[in-house]
Amino acid sequence: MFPAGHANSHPLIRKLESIAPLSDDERQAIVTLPMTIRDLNADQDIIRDQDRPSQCCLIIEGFACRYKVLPGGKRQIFSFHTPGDIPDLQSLHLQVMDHSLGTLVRSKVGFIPHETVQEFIRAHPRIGDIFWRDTLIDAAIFREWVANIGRREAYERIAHLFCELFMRLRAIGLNDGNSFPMPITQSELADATGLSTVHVNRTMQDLRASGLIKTTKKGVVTILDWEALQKAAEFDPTYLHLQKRAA
Amino acid sequence: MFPAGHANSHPLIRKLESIAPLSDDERQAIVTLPMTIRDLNADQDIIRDQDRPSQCCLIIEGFACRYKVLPGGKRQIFSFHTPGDIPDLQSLHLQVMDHSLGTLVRSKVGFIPHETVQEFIRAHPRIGDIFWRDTLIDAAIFREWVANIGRREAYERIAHLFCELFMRLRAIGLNDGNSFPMPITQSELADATGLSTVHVNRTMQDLRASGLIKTTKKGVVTILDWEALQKAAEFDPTYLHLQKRAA
DNA sequence: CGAGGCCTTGAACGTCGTCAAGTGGAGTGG
DNA sequence: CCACTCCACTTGACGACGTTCAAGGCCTCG
Repeated sequence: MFPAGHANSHPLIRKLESIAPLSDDERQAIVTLPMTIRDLNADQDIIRDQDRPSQCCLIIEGFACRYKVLPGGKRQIFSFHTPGDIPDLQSLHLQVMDHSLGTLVRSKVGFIPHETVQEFIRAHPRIGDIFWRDTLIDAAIFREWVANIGRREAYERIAHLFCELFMRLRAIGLNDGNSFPMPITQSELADATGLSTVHVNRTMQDLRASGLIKTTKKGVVTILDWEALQKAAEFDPTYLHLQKRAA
Repeated sequence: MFPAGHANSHPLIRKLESIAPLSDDERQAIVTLPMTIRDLNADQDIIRDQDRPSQCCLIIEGFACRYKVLPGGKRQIFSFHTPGDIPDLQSLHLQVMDHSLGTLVRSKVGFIPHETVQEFIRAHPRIGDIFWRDTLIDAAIFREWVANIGRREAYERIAHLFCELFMRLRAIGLNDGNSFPMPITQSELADATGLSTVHVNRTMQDLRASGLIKTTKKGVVTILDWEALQKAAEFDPTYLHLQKRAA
């Protein structure tokens, strides 16, 4: 889809450096972190609600999301995850999963036993802190989603999600100028924003008609007017707590 | 309002023991943790969006909430906090506040410098892990709120919030049978559930008419039919990750 | 060429928001 | 002790944003 980008950099390094600086030593440790790599198809569950995982998973390539299916059958997506993310880091400290994790597209995923992660943190306490920091940023993103779904209308709500994805993908170098990969169906978008598929469809048409974004067939979104999109979404990136990038 | 309950126990101890066991040693350390205690009136900000706090705050008595006011003037409440909570623990690792924290009623709050907390964690690494665990549970609660606001209707949504508050207050011993203090106005409830005040009002009337709950003037809620309330709310307490209480 | 996703469209309906007004209790001050 | 004010709660009417149901079009892939 997009060039894997800057091939000689480990996705976890790119991710962590987007939220905190790393030393050469720490980068070296990350590269040699042992993991079992697996290729997964689209729409496959990595972990399920109620599981008690004994390992963490690192997204190496692809896209994943956390979600839950409510008793009534409705689905809510909580977050989207990109290369470098460890979406189930929480399982280190919370035994039982309270939601599921699944792929959105064909993805490459690395599995690391909890024990290995614990040792790694003990050996590199600063990275342990960055892991904690990362889960805190996750929480900040959940809060922003609460506000987004609770207090913004469909148009602004979807615009906001686009802003967030763009900023996050750019932070790890997966953008291509103002374009970025977004292999997310409108039905998934609906489950993420608390809307119906039909309404997402109509709202996306509005966004396109306003000249804010453009979408191509293969799940690539281009932002045509970043200023206007941010304004429409009331987007303030503070909550992403991204590292200021060196000029 | 309610008896401070089991007076000889530190609120932080009660809280932490509701999510993980503590050793005598650790309990002792918590009791001697130095902090500056202050009494705050209702509706006072403890920390504000964009602040860069240098201390953490522990709720000792009272109720607080995290919230954000959106540019358009709408408000979203993200969580409610009760005695024993350290709602801004995240500020240890995230410099800038992306939301505010304020009291709901007259409260007693303890302030602890970041440096003191860091030392404390270094001296008692297991408590450091419990702190991390606590912030992960916060995140789980945010996720549940996303699902609640995104995929449940007003009736179930408010019922769910009642279930959550009851379980959490009971876990720290602040319930009185099926009654618990809930000094939250309907307007605050609206900001927490993404509804309008008017609609919260009508929905509460429905909940009362269905015989699920009862409210008394002074902010006390009584659950009349716990089974039915849970069912109406699709409430599953897994996400609170509470410690099983010894029989 | 057929099947299955995904996107799109139209129409009817419903939950919920907005506006506007009114009630009732708690605290204040004369 | 009685206005008076303030705030939380309540009610009614109306309209809007978004859902549901149902159907059709398009592209991809086997």
